[in-house]
Amino acid sequence: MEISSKYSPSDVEGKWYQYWLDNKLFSSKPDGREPYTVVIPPPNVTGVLHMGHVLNETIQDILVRHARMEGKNACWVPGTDHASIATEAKVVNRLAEQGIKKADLTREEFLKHAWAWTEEHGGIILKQLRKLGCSCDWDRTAFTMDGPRSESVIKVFVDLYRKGLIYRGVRMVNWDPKALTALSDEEVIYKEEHTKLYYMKYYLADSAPVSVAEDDGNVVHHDDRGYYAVVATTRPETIMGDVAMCINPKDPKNQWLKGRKVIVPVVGRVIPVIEDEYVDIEFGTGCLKVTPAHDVNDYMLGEKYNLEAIDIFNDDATLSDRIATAQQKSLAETKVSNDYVIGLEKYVGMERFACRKQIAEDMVAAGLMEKIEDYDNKIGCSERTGVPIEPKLSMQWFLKMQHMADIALDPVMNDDIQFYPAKYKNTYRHWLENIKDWCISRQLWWGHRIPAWYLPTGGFVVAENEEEALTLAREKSGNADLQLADLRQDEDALDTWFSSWLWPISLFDGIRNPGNEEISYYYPTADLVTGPDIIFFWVARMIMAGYEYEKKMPFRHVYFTGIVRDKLGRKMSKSLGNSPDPLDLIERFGADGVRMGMMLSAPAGNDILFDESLCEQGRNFNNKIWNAFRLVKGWQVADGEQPEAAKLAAGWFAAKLRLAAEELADDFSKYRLSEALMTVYKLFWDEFSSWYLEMIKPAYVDGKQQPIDRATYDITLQFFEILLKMMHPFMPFITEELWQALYERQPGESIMRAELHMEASTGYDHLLCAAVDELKEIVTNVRAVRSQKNIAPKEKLTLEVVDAADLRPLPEGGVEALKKMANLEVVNVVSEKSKGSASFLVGTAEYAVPLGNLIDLDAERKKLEAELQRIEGFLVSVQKKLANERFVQNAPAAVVEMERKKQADAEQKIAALRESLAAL
RNA sequence: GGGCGCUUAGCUCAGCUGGUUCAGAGCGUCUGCCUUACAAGCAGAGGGUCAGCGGUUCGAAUCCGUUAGCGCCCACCA
Repeated sequence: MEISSKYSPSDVEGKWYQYWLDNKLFSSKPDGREPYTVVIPPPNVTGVLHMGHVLNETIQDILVRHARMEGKNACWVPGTDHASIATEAKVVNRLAEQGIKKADLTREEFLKHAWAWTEEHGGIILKQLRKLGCSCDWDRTAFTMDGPRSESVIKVFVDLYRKGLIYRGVRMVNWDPKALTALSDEEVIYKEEHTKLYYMKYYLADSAPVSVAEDDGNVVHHDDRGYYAVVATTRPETIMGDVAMCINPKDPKNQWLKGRKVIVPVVGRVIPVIEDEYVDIEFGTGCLKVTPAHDVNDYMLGEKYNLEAIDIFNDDATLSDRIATAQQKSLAETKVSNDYVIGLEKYVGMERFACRKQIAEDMVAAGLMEKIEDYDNKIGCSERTGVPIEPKLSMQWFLKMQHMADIALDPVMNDDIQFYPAKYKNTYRHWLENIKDWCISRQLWWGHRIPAWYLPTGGFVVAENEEEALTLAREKSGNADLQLADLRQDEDALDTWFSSWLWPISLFDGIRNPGNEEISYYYPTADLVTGPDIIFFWVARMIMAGYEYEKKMPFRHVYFTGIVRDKLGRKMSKSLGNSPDPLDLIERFGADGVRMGMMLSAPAGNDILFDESLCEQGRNFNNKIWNAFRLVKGWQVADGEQPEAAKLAAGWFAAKLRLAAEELADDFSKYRLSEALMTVYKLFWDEFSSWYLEMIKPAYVDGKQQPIDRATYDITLQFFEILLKMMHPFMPFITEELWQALYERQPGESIMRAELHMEASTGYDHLLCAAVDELKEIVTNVRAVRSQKNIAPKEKLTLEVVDAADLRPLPEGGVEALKKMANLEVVNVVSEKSKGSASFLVGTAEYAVPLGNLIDLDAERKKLEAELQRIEGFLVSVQKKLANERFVQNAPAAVVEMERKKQADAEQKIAALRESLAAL
């Protein structure tokens, strides 16, 4: 049957994936073998596969398949994340398209929509992972909001609360005015922006004299309305919440303001000037406006000096009507001239940035603005919605982090848990050493609802379920008649990461059933593969939870991948449209080709510049493997003597295989997967296809291909099988396809379960290896002669081996191999090479190809002279080194010996070259 | 503002504990080939002042210092 010369991935990939599923080859159960566990970083349940996933999941699959072939009980657990804020936003958007407002729905109604959406879009990404070839144990598929996981989350919340590690309180938090929820510090990203710095006039509130001596350093501002201080701010709208002005007591510029009162412009509120060394004397004018409700530092000052906090915003960051009320109240208390005041009613309901613009204009018009400058500022924005966050005082739940940091730092620093690359240890340590409490409550519905119930009489109880809550509430209130209906459960949900941090434990039910068989067997997991962008969100917190609940690390190694960028170095993103669709790539290049393309340039921790041409290279490699297989399986086999050349080739390739296997093991142990792939790539393409197969390939006689001898055929199939096994983790589909076709296989057998131990029979012979490498070099030289002289490959040549005293005889079969590979008529050993031949050196031995009248004497001479000059130069440098007494004395004996050998070799080569030149 | 990392061929990167002809690999480029496994291929070739400067050393791509450029992380200068 004719087999196509082109490999067609789409014909085989689906077939083998189904075969693997049908035969339960991905599934794992605890047994006596060493476990190898990987938990997938759960993608968003409603997400779709992008290039970042392709990178990440390919790496995991390579590691898992490799471990499985090492005979370990490999278990890769898949699952998805409910992605609280992201999913809720998507559902809200979809409802909006249908004209439904979230505010008009009850919690239950909304959740019904959210679950519908989850069922509709959920799991798509898991289906896509199958196309990639991922060998996950699908029976274990989990979801962060499924039953067991949810129960685990609640259990942990209650436990931590009872340990006193979770508390509830009013704090300044990061408020996302678009998502209408609090965020953790980690969810705030800072963006550089060009903004303005506004210098505003705060007039003295009284007419008491300002006494300032000349040259005492005071900087006093004065105009026809009176004396004033200047305050610089990037957020003029927040003056509506000003309750004090603060100066540094050591600031010579502002001594005159001590103990005075000033008028907040526009607002008309009279506020005190307080003193605190927090204020930077160098910044702006050294006068700081204090707005405790809208700035973290001002909040701290407010607490310290017992200042009122006036919240000027609604939750969506429009201006609240409180600003007007506060203004009326303060104006009633203190009579302030209308010169300084504008009614704040006009700003009520305005969006914050519109208000900023408006109020700045109004101040300029009213002469209350000293000046406006351009200013570059960093603005904290919501990681999810992108809008600038608003520091906001609110009641939230927090997890105390100091204890968590204490248990999580050492294991990483002393390498119980190893990071690849190790540089992230620093990042990790820095974060833990400066850790702050984790705000875990979100004003969202999609997520795990906080298990706290409020009593009608005030106070609350924390419980695993309603029954327990009721019991506790009755105890707490002393009211035995209390009913569930009297209790009100907290409306908030938990941060998504509060469930993901349990992932390696909750997947094996270690929270609900501590010490069960699964958790005891599979935990700690082996490797975690993830991006460095979630080192704090997820990696660090899993380590905390791991030590808190299992007293052990959750994983032994963390492999941090880079970011996938396009070839111009831009991050792949939807908005740029520079991200290819992985499924489309798989369609065009095959999953194996895409996996390989991804891995070809993916060193751990470095960003990878992805280019489709890499997938093309992967596809081409698949095709190469395919064709090598076609060649080998196309041979007729006959009993007969094994040619010496084939015997030589087999001995040599066995040695190469052994070397490559060692290299591969080393690469894997260091997580250098790109290097490992390159190792097998070169092994298969260069050594096996270009050299080994060419050396053993039976010749054509009279247009008829000769059969191959049994011994060579058998060993070649063995080599092929080992090669397939080495390549399988990277390219699972084609290797399975060919492995199945290589020999008769039993139903249910798979390369997946074939162990990658090097057969004991493959010997390892250094001398043989070196001898063949030398043969290869001779062949290359002859081919170069051909190429330079434009001699057709079909034309047979003669090779002369110029006899020399130390010339080592060619190995058994060497001559035969040379003749075949270089297409030689004959190999002669001569004492002097023929006139008119092209010569070259391999090692210190000289070879010549007689060319008759084809030889270009001038060119030949030039070539030899150039070579001679190079070696002479080299000799000089070696001699210089050896003449240096300090070198000979200080360098290790072996190094000196090496130099002596170099010298001797060079001298010998020079002699040979001189002879050749003379002969011309 | 603090910390970390990077700079090696046209591109993407290896190069470990300083020492082998150590200056490498893959891709791309150039030249010649449809040679009965493969043109998604075969054979051959060219290509680098290891970012600059200084130091340590018998010896530096490798260690130290410094300058420049780039990148990342952290931070409450309004």
